[in-house]
This record gives sequence, C-alpha cells and structure tokens, in this order.
Amino acid sequence: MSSKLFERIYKVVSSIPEGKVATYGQVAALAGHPGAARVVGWALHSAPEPLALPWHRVISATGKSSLPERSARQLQRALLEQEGVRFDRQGRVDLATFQWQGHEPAPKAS
DNA sequence: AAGGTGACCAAGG
DNA sequence: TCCTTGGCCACCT
Repeated sequence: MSSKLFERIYKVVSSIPEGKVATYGQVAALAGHPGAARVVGWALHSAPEPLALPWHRVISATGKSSLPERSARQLQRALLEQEGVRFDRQGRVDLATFQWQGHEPAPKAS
C-alpha cells in the first residue's frame, strides 16, 4: 500500500466532478500537501487499476495534458470532451471555465 | 546514504 | 506565446 498521502490524493481525484478538471498542484494542495504537484503525477502514474480513478480530469496548470504518450493524451482529451470539456485549437482547456472550484475560494465577487 | 527521475509550477527572457 | 531555469517532493536505484 502506498502512503497516506497517496490515499489522500486518490480521494481528492475521485471527487472531481464530471465536466470539470483540476491541476496537479491543486490536487496536491487539497490533499494537504501544497507544493507536491510532482507527487500527484507520480501517484496517478502508479495508481492501481481497481481504483478506477477519473485520472483524465487532472491536467497541468497550463491547461494541457501532461501525459508522455500521444495515445494517452488523445484518450484523455476524448474522455474529457465526452464530459463536455472543450479544447482550443492548441489542445488546451480554458481553466477559467472548466477548473473545478472544489473548496477553493471563488475567483472573485464584489 | 546520495543522487537521479518524473503525468509539476511560476517566473523571466 | 514559446522556451529555459530553479525549486518542489516522494520514490527508486
């Protein structure tokens, strides 16, 4: 079994709602470990299949997929588009529109 | 025990 | 807007 941190990460990822995305850094922060964005990548890379996590809803802070293999990136994009997430011409997601606002403070209000 | 690696990120040029 | 650089943190030699 992996550390508590991994378990927290998996829990956060599994709570990302359909049609929304979260960044690695965001997941790390919500898991109680801000700054450990790379660990989130590692955790997902080594995530056991049985967990059936919505890993495709986790993308980089630039709005792009960070997956190393092209085929995997295409799959991620297909899964997201299927949920209503739209990509621009450069294959990026508009975070201002689709980023999950879990417990994060609202963008602004006044 | 020390150094390398990776599904990262923000700031500068 | 793209590329580079330094800093991050846990896992694996």
